[in-house]
Amino acid sequence: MSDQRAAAEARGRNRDISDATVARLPVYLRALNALADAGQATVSSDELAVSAGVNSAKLRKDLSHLGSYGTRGVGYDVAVLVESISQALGLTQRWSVALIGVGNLGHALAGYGGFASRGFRIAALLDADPARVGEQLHGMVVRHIDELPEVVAADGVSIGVIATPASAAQDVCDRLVEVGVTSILNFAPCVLSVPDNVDVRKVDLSIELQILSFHERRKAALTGLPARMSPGDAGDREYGQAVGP
Amino acid sequence: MSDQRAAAEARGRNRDISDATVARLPVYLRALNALADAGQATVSSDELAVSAGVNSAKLRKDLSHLGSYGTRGVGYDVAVLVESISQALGLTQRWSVALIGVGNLGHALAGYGGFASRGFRIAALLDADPARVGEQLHGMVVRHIDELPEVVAADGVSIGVIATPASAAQDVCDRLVEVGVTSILNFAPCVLSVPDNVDVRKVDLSIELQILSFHERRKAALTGLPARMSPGDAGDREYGQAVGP
DNA sequence: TCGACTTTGTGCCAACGTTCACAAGCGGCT
DNA sequence: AGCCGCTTGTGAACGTTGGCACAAAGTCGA
Repeated sequence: MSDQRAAAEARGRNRDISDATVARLPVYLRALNALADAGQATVSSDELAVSAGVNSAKLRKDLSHLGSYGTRGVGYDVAVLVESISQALGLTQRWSVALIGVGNLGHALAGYGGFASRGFRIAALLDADPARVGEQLHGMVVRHIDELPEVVAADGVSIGVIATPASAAQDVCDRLVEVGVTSILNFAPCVLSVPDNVDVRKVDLSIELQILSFHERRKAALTGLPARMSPGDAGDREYGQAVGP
Repeated sequence: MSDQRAAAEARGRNRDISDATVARLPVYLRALNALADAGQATVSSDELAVSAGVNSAKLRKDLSHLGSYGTRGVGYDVAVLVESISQALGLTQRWSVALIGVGNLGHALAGYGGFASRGFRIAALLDADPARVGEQLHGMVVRHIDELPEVVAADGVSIGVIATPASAAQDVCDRLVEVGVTSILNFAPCVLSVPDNVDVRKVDLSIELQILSFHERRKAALTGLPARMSPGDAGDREYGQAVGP
């Protein structure tokens, strides 16, 4: 059997892993790496489940989808499991990422160490603002968004990170799709429309806070008197929202 | 009926709104604000659903939980709906937020305009590093984490944002819980353990990329030849992960 | 070798979320 | 006033996810 066939078959197994499971695998992986660093060779589903903050039956079911088997009566081999999850997530190869928008958030993302350590390489920083082009940032030079096709072709970029204002996000997204990028991580507070073959994941800071606000309000209601809310506060402020970050 | 009774009743209605619905309400709200800015007075569930990127039946069911009724044959009044969702999410009051950790990401969050525009006020910036304390940042002075109790008491902080390295996150989290903060937004790549009455939401940038990586890999498998992956790449890199951002 | 103990893998079911499809209700037109 | 077309609100079907509980399968000690 050729390497290529073997690789294709291993990938084929991934097709029946549910989204919910996929979202948890990186959490397991992080916990496993911590265990490996601590020198632990094997781990039970119960122990790992506690580290990852999930139910142990769910954990076992998730892992069973990988085809990576544990040993009954013993548990899972930490190294084998790390390898297995990394394989499933595609972390055994390096991915090149293009980051578009080097404003406030873009700066922070460019310097975020958690990317490189997991096999994601920021191949380019891009921005539409000519004043920003040429700027040096974490050892990289900011290039103009118009150079996107060359950048993507040269570095084999398949993931784009959008950290622009919402007003520019759809245009940037279209350009990314145009040049063949099929995975997009969107930090702009807006809905992106893309073809079916393109995956978009959204990270929206203000939505997270609004969700917390909902629960906070609910808790205040339960304890009787609304905490930290003066009665006149309700209903007398305007609801205007800026469209960009 | 007193104002307080009315408020309590309105809040009481929130208890049977599912998490999935709550997570979508901010998206609807954003779309509605855009419509309001464009001068549109009413909107149909179909139109709003397209703007928000969801199924229209789901949208209607979500809105029905609010008790805010549309008009059959016409649609929803944009202003009424904005008011209704804002009320449900607790956005009619201002929330004070404490941001802990003014590193790379903390800087970006401190300057993020999307918070203030939705009623979230950053009441304080805190850090454990004495070298950072005193630093001026977006018009605020960074204070030491030990001042947390005073800050929370003085400003009525009920939401904490953790933007520290993972190694410090649990300790910071414990301190927040200690002084009565009951909602936490965690950017550190780790699992936090908190009492039942505390809500935690997690934003993990590298997990998002790993999920994209999974799907990217799957797509590459479907198209036959794995794109942008040299055969020798698989399996010959180490899986070490830095624990902090 | 055998039995006791531990832990995995999974069948089953309940809870939850999504989508379809349509009756009920409302405005506008004649 | 009465009819027509449009849109909401929701009952019911469907698919997905989560969790219990237990048989299967392994280790370890005697």
